[in-house]
Amino acid sequence: MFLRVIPSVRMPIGHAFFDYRLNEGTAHRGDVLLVPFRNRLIAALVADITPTSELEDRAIVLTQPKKILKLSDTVVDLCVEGARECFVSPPTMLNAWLRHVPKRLPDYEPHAPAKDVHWPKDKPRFAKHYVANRFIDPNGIVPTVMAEQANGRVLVVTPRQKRAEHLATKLACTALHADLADGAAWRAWTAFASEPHGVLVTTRIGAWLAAVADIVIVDEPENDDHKQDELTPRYDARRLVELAAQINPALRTVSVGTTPRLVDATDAALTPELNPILTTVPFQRGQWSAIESLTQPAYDRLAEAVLQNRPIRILHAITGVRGRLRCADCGWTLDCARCGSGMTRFENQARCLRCNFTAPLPDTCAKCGNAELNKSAIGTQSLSAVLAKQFPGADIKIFDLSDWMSQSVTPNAVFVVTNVSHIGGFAEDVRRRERLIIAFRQLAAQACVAKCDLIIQGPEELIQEIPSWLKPQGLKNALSAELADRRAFGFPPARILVKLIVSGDEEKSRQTKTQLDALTQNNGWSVRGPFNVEFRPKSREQRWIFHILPPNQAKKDEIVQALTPLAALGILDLDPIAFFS
DNA sequence: AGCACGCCGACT
DNA sequence: GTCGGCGTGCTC
Repeated sequence: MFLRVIPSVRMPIGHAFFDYRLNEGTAHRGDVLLVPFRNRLIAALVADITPTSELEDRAIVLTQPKKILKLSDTVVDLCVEGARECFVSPPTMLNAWLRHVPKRLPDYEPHAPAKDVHWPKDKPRFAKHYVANRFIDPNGIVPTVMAEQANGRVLVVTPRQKRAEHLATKLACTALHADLADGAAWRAWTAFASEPHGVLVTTRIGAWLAAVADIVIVDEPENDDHKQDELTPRYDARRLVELAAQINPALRTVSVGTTPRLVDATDAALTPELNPILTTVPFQRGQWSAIESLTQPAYDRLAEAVLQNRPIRILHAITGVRGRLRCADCGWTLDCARCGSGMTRFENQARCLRCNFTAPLPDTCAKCGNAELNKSAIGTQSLSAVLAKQFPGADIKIFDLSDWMSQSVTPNAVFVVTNVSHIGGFAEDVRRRERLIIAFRQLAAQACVAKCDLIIQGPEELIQEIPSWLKPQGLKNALSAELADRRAFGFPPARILVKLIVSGDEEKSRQTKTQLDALTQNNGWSVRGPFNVEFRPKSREQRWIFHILPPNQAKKDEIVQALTPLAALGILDLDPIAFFS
């Protein structure tokens, strides 16, 4: 008999299964074996067992192949289906999942028993919990895991490494993420797959383990973090979980979030009202204090907090000493020699925050020779120094956006946001508003839990609107308006949009355009682009983005089928989260 | 003869 | 996608 396997190896799309003749020994669908492939032994997932093979003459004979894992049918199906939607070959998908198989395997025999789990009848198969605190609210992750442990294997999928570590500590279980050493990672997930009960917290790299789990809890990040952008296969962790649930009808999923996705704008009615202690301060003439970037009302609250010995936290989205190096006289700015974007001033150097290139600080303006290059917004470093001088000994910390991502809010702090319009990030695309809403709600949710005073500064129009985002109806209005906007401009999630990334020069982009036009003529499909990807390091090849728009009524399946031949042109992304870069 | 390089096709 | 085989052409 023959084993039809998916080898764990990177391979172009179009290849899927390889046949081996099983001479001696047994194997089952879902087993992972070591098989000879080229001149090496590699892991391979048994996808089928057949009496005959079309490639009989080429099939290598296996005698008692070494079995290293016993996984489930669902793993096989998820691998094939996931690969299809990501426009990669199943071997490439499997290789991304298994990563490196350790040379010395653990001495226990990993075994994912086929279980006939019937989920509790009093619980829905797909639950969504909207909560202020995604960890500890009664419907949050920790209580949900505690309640579900008895029902089988519980997989928690969470966006960031730090979060995974933190959650794993709280739950007294293991965290799986990319920084775990190969051996440790292998032990972590095989141990999870081997026991009928247990909890594993994972970042997106372990999302495929939904195929061996009984309950998956998705920590909804409410931004793009479940999706990687640079690597292939570029899969969305949430989509893998969804697929696994389609394939395995015994799988239950629980999503825990604070803000609904745009497509679920009506769910806003189910969100809890967030009631932080909130003071809003619009930017107005004559309102500024002696400290750059702080209004007088905010400054007064800080001074008061210092007297009360309260911790002070400031979210200021501009990194470094100054946001830019800009000449006070002529407006010249120092631009990155490698990628062309403006450079940020740090203590002893200038650094490009886009490509991380550094340069020495210039003494004078390259254009007019003036020595004052400080005509731009103050950065966290100098703001920090100014405040330390003003309030010596006070507990003051300043965060930029990336600091804030990895911090939890200090209890009882007075928390100031210097400009709320910056907290969603600086990406200039259609997602700006959505990201701002999400970021503001996260901050408000954290402030509720930590009993902080929030002081939010910003442009007047925005300042008037933001409190409404904390209430179900206001949030629903904001998300619905955002969705309507996307509909008007033909952007996701209102419309399916597929991204194609092509590397090469302008000539290559023109050729690709011609090919795409030929394929999309008169059949309801359309193409936008090419859009040049700006700010690439000079050492790297140019990239071009195409937007491919299927007809409105097209089904996902038809779309995948129609696009598969295009996979040869570049990297296809079915669910892009960033539309241009 | 020995070796570096690049292209092409197979991988079961 | 990646590796190895093979042809080419240069050097000792």
